Amino acid sequence: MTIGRGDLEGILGLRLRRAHGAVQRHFVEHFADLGLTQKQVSVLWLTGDHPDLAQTDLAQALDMDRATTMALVHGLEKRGLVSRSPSRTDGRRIAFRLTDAGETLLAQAKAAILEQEAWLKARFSAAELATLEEMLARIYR
Amino acid sequence: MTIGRGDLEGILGLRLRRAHGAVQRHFVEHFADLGLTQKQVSVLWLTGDHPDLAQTDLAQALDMDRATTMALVHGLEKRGLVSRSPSRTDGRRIAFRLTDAGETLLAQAKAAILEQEAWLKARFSAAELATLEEMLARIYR
DNA sequence: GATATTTGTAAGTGTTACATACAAAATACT
DNA sequence: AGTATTTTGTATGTAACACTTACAAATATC
Repeated sequence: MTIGRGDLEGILGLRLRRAHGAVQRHFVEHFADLGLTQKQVSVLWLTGDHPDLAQTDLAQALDMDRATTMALVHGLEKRGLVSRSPSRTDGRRIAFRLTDAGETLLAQAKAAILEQEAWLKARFSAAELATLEEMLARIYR
Repeated sequence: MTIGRGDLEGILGLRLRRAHGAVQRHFVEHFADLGLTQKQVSVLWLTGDHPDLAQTDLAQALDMDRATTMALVHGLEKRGLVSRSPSRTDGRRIAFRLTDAGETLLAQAKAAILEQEAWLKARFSAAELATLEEMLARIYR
């Protein structure tokens, strides 16, 4: 039995969720051997670009809760990809840095992300892509 | 410390995830009293539109796993929103229907969804909306 | 009638996400 | 200087969602 989706077709939120799900699924299927999720890659990526980042910075940059952020970072630390050391200027902060292993894995992860981006963006012309990106930003900004 | 997102800005997958997250958050914040998630509403909606739907149909229509689907349906059944009864023509299938309570709640849920859609779509002109919807469909279809 | 497929069930795992409460450090204020 | 507030990190608990795997029952296929 094949069913249509009726009014549900017009629900933009659902389309967004399905598109997001499709991308998520593609990543899991194709890059499982990395042992990283998209979120984890984002954290590594930002940490690599901005050494001495702390909890709150990451949370803000990725639109996440502080608690959620820590769960991610702890996982990465436990795997030896990220190291943490207290800031000298602010005793409350604990700055994150990539370990050598983290750097190495990040390089692979970036390659994986770029591959996925190629897969994803192949559907669109350059002009369409610019439009889409701008429209998506309107939603979360 | 405010940080930029560097190369991460160009990652379409991330934009998609953040847009999805923003919509998700808005729903949770504004319609918590409903006691339903967006996914649950989707299930109710489809069940209302297509009585005698079964597990596999739902899973396919919403791009979900069979197991995931059942977790959702079981939750709704436990709350008395959905009833299930074995199909007469195929002893394996168990068809879903909305209960009266389910119908009532679905009506409210639809209203909530439409409110959210208005909030979401206010960012776009009609032409932009059509473009965006079509582009999103390209991703998951 | 034997075999394969479809459907539903059950149990377990993992990721993401949030709320909440607490302690320590820094900052603001008086 | 001393108190109050804010910021930061930590710990715990809850929840939604998604997947895997294994199993049983009904149906379909040969």
